[in-house]
Amino acid sequence: MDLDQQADDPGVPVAPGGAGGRVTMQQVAAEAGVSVSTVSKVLNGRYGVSPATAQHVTGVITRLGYEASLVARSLRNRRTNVIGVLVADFEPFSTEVLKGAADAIRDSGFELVAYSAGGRVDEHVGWERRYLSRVMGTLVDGAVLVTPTVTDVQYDGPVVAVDPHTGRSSLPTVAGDNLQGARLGVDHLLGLGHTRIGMVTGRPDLVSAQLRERGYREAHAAAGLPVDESLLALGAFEAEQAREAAHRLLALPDPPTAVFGANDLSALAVLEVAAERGLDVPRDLSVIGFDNVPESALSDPPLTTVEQPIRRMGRDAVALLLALLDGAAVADTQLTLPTTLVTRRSTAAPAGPTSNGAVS
Amino acid sequence: MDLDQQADDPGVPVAPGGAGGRVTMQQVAAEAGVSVSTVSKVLNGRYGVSPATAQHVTGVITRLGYEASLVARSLRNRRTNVIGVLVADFEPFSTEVLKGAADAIRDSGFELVAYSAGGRVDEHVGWERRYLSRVMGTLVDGAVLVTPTVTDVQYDGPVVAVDPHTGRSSLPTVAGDNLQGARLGVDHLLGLGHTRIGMVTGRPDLVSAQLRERGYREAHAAAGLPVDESLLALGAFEAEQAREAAHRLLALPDPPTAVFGANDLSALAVLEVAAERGLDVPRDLSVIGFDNVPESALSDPPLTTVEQPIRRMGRDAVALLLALLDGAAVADTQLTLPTTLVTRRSTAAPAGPTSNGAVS
DNA sequence: CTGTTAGCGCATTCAG
DNA sequence: CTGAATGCGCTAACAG
Repeated sequence: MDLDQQADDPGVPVAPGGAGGRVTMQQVAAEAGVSVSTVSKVLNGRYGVSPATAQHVTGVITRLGYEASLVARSLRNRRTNVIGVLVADFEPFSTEVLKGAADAIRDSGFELVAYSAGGRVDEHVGWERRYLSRVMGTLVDGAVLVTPTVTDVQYDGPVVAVDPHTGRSSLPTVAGDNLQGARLGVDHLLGLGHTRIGMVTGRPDLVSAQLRERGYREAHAAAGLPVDESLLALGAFEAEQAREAAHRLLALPDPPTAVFGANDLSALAVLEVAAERGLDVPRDLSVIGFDNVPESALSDPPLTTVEQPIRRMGRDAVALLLALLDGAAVADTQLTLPTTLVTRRSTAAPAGPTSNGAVS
Repeated sequence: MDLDQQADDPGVPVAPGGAGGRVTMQQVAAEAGVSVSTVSKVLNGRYGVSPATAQHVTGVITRLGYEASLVARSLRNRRTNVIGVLVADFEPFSTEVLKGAADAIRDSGFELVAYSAGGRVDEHVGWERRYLSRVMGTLVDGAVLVTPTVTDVQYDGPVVAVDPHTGRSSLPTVAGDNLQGARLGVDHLLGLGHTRIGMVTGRPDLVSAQLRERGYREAHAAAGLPVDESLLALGAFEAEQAREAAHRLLALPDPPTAVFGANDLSALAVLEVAAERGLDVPRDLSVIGFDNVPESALSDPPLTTVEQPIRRMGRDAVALLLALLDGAAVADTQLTLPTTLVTRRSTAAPAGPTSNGAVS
């Protein structure tokens, strides 16, 4: 029930009958019999307050459980001591970054705010710029952008991008080595003896996806193997599209014996589709992903994947941001973190003679 | 959907002279040659603006890439359309809740802000109340408290607690069934034939921990087995203490053949310690946890554990909160979600001659 | 239709 | 040492 539908009386504080609720500095001041500015001074430890009143006010503050509104304070101050992590949605990747950010923020004196408009991103491309405008300058001192798709945003404040999907970012950036990672993954498959390796590709407009596909091609070239273009299917980093792509690949007259998913989401979709089609992984089909999101270990079988040090990426991004806030000249840093292969149970050597009829 | 790289993209702002930074409404007004209130009206679609100026102002807004400051708007308005998730730290549990919250918030028109002071919580008990004061009323319309340790916080605003660690909360609450879950876990061990089952207990002041211990005891009682008090060691939901507890347990003259960790963190610690002591899990020792955080599948061997539907807890909490905001009379809802056993590879029948060949 | 005025809660001058 | 005034960016009354 919303009781305070009445107009706020500027002079009279909200009736304290209801216990709790948002206590304002006004109320503290009134209760303590001093002015708001005095309360403010006490709160911020400014000089110019007698020990007696200071102690009295402190007492009232704790008694009322008063805490300054982050918002009001942010609006007034230039510095807020809050760092923002801006994400399109809270999913496995971004939350992993968040954990890393939390690692880096600990004992830094900063607080962390993660902000998301609730996944309604596809509607508005350029969420990153809008989010930045909303929170930068007020609320947060600096921000980490997680997987932004538009990085030509020239923002003058301290902003760091993590795993930006587009290239030529003018922002300081922390990313995994996509090219090297894809090579690692496909080389693993090649090394196992696979020669017909399919790929569920990512969003064609994203540089990260392009690099992973390039790694796939380079690995083939290095092995002296031609790339069969019919073995590439668009998954677009998207569950449903990845599933369709997997179906297309596995329905081929001469289907691949292994599939490289452009990310774990895609690879997990391949795993599902393989199960639906009665294929045993890894006996009939090897599957490998990219990211090593925690969820990838939960699949059946657990997914072999290329790990990006996501958590560390978050940690490094915040560290970079803190340096930036500290005035360090690291504005054009482009960190590329190495990727590694995590071998679990979704990959194995191809069964039987190379192109022998598979069970369908 | 994101193929709109068409010709003139009104979404791309042109940075004004001073490089794009925080653009204020003042600047938009000046640039458009109108007053701030007119800009405000246009922005909020209020009536009373001629189509001509409205369009002009809209043009300037998009050209400058202006977006209203969340903070300033929050301060002015009673309603912000933002929901807060307040956490002590971003760790596996809270981030899982966050994913669930994001699920529930999608297409609700609300935005999500997750707030953490950076894990420096142990210093100040009662972070939940302080966080609430900081953000409620301004910045967020309602809040979800994740694993609060103090719930006697009588807050008059819409607040929902997830997995509160203390009992009798006056807040609407969503939690897993700790007692039933513990029974499930220990019964599993009992069923396997274990008779000396150790427990690394949680923080004694937390009801969730107390319930899990009670479940342990009840399971023993139901099986007609006495509880050996020397087999209980305090882990306090804390990595280092859990490790020490594990060492103590495993160094016993007659060590347990299985250990129940009060949460996954504790169980994972037991796994580590067992490895250090040269014990093979599950041959020499069975280990079971509680929570089923994603990380529990990554251990070696993957951890058998009692799952709480964490993500769903986040989803339900936000749904509850939205109902509350909508004026629904659900203020005293106490949701208890069922727990389930997730059998992975850290548990097996005891090796010894004790109760060989026990079939259940 | 438009601009002016008055705060939201707080921190900081600057008078008293 | 203290309190009244000012304004952060914005919205909602009310004048013009």
